[in-house]
Amino acid sequence: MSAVPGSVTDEAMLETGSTTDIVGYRLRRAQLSVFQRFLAAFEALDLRPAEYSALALIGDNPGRKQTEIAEILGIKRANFVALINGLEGRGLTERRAAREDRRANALYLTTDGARFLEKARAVQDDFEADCIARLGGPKARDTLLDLLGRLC
Amino acid sequence: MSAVPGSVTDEAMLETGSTTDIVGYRLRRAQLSVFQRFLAAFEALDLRPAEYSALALIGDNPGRKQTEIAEILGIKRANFVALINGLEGRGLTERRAAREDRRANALYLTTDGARFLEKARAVQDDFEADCIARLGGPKARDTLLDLLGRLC
DNA sequence: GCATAATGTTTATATATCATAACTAGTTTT
DNA sequence: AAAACTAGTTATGATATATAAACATTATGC
Repeated sequence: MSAVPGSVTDEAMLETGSTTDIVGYRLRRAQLSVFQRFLAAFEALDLRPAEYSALALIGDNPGRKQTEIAEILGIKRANFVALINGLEGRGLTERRAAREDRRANALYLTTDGARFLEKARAVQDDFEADCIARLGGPKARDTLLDLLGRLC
Repeated sequence: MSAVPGSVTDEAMLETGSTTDIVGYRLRRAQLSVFQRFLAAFEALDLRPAEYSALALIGDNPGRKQTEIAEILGIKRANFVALINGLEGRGLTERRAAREDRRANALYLTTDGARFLEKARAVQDDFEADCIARLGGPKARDTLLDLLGRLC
């Protein structure tokens, strides 16, 4: 496993184990790698990860307040404004005044937004299938989700 | 598992599964959570994750070129300059002209840097132990590292 | 040997992400 | 009704990441 001192290939290999075999480092590298592939997969739809998750969450929970959606996604409500402005500007979501609280915006998908989300979900399903294949099967994926959940 | 339609608690719970039970999302949340705890653990040492990994890698591989260290860490050379400037400014690392290539900077820890790295490694060991405890044991940690490695 | 290409480092710049504070408007508490 | 609180917004700063161009040095093709 370890490099033989003075071996011919010494020059080429670095001792990386103690630096890279730790949870934080590997988590960061894996997340960057997966997000990069996500971006590529969603390039045609021009959708970022956070935008996809916002759309999907609104689709499953129409009429929820901005702050509720933002909080679930771990996005500060201040930063969520620009995200929703973007989706609304593309005609995918709309803000309606909440009946019970005139300060609040209830979020809904537009008809276009619902259609768009269907396409996005199809892309995401393909993407997830690719992740599962890399991991070695659906069971490995479940294990990963479980372990990741414990870290939060 | 699923919310009972019309149940009294409906108002409080959102349908999140299809959005959050996917690899990319959980990976992002876990990474943010772990990095936040890392930052807290290293606050006393005033060290960021990327700085720690750079220090540790230089410690294990003294004399390597900037570009080599940066590439292993997945940091663009251009962005690595400021990081090393910071460490050098604190007297932890130094650039020496590489013998075989006068363009290159060979990176070394200073005496202070080596001492500092020892302290940082101790903090990191504690931090990793905390991660392992959250995950449920060393075996779970190994599984996680393996699965994360497959995603890159 | 010399022109050209490639490499190592640096600077400058643009964009995305994330956090905080302060403001407006509406709601709740007392 | 005054005070405290909440939902959304705006503004702003810090950090991260990517790219392009500049400069010095080294390697390569002829």
